[in-house]
Amino acid sequence: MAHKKELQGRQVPCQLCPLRKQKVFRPFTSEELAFVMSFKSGEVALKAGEPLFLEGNSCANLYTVLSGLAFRFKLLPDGRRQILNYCMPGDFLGLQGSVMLEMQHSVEALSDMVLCVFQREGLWRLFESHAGLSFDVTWLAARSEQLLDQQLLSVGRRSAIERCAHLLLHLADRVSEVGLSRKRDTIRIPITQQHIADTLGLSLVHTNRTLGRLIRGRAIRWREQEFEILDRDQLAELAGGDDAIPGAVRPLL
Amino acid sequence: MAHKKELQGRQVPCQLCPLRKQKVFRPFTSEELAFVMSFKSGEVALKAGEPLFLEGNSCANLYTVLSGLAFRFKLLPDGRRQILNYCMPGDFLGLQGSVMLEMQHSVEALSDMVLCVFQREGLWRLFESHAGLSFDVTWLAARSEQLLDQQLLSVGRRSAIERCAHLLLHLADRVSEVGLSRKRDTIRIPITQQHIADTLGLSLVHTNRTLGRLIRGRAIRWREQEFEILDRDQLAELAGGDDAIPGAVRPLL
DNA sequence: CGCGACCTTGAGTAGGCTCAATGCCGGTGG
DNA sequence: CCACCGGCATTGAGCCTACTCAAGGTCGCG
Repeated sequence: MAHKKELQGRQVPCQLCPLRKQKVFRPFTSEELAFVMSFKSGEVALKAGEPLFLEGNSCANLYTVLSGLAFRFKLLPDGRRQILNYCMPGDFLGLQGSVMLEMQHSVEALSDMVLCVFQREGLWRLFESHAGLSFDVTWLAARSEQLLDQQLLSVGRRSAIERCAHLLLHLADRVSEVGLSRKRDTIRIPITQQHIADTLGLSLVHTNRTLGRLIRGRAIRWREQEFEILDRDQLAELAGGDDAIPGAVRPLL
Repeated sequence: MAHKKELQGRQVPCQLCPLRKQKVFRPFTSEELAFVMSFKSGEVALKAGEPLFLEGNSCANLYTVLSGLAFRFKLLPDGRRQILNYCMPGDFLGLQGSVMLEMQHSVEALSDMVLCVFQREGLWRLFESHAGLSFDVTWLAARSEQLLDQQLLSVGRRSAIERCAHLLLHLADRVSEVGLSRKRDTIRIPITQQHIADTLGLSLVHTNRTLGRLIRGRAIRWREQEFEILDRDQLAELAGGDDAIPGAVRPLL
């Protein structure tokens, strides 16, 4: 792939992976770490805007996000786009492709990013030899299903302003979970209003006006491609409760 | 639970499970069957309209649908409802509850139904002793994520008539996969227009009018709580292509 | 016979869409 | 150094899809 820069070999030994220091990730035994090491086949670097994989392709790899952001989306034949979710450091990608015949969605980098690469065959070895890690993989799948459930509820049943409030809270929570913002509510992610619109099933113009309402209501601040949450309570009120899932200690492959 | 009728012991030995005869389900080895037998702790019968579990509760059980239909949904505090998906024979339910702290969604029977019950602890035994079955569980989770992706695309980016067309096709395909309809396109499921509306993020009235358009266009027929697909091509055209996922041979726990 | 569940239809409204134009900023090439 | 261009945010105007409120019809059941 011309656009993907393959970095040679293992760059970061898993034991030293900076992500593992974060308290959201459950500690691994050294035996588990050794296996993950052997499972990992290298790293990839991606520039903002580049695709990691595309709908319809088969994808032999699995990935863990080391740094940077991406989003997962689907397109309709005429080009309408629905963003399904955002991928943050620690997220495990490509399970669908390794388990099914072909990818049913695409993933594109939102910022420059680095990912760990695993071979599909390794996944089978993982299941054969490490019950705990297998369980972790399933756990991650179940969790991402929960997030999709929430998103579907939002898009199906919330009004525009409720959707915006809910999404912004959700993003702020996820970002701060993995330590990407020093203050919990100052979010610095390279997201455009078009992304928000495509996430929420709204038009760009209407998204802009709706964010405008939140800005004028002093609930958030928006300055080119990043935002800040000023009034968390107001947003939670609008969103109809804060549905962040607690007990968020999770595995990191 | 007053409303749930617990049937004693194992009613149907897994080897004789009528579902296994269907060609959509991958054949199990007798060793696997024996394990599933030992994993299964009994059956439950549910009457139409009864809940299987509710959001916020913890749920120690896993279920496989033996017969009947159900749907999975979430509610907003003010009562707005979003249906997330439909559960059909062979579907595996409750993974989220077994793997996370508590249920983030509810499930309600659409018709009378019978389900196999498994204990949450058994799942751990399964992962420890049967790599193949563990992989199957993950496979099922990945597949239901794909279905959610499709649904989210629909609700977020399709117009009312496109959503209806897509959903009806999808339901018809799933139902005929598990042999619930003799002709592929005559669907007999006890679904109301309110369910359709809540699945698609539309109001009841608008759903009714939209279905009316499809009926007048001779694409479908609707007679109280069941429907028939008359013109599959027209629906596929409206839906923007048939996105049924091929290679649908799947495991059955 | 009355009631409840579901489907249908009408009328008026509004939330969200499209089209279109403008402003801002950063990068790039002449 | 400046002109131009592309990406993003913003705003106005008009329209239409989908919503709400409301009423009526059918059917099955106690």
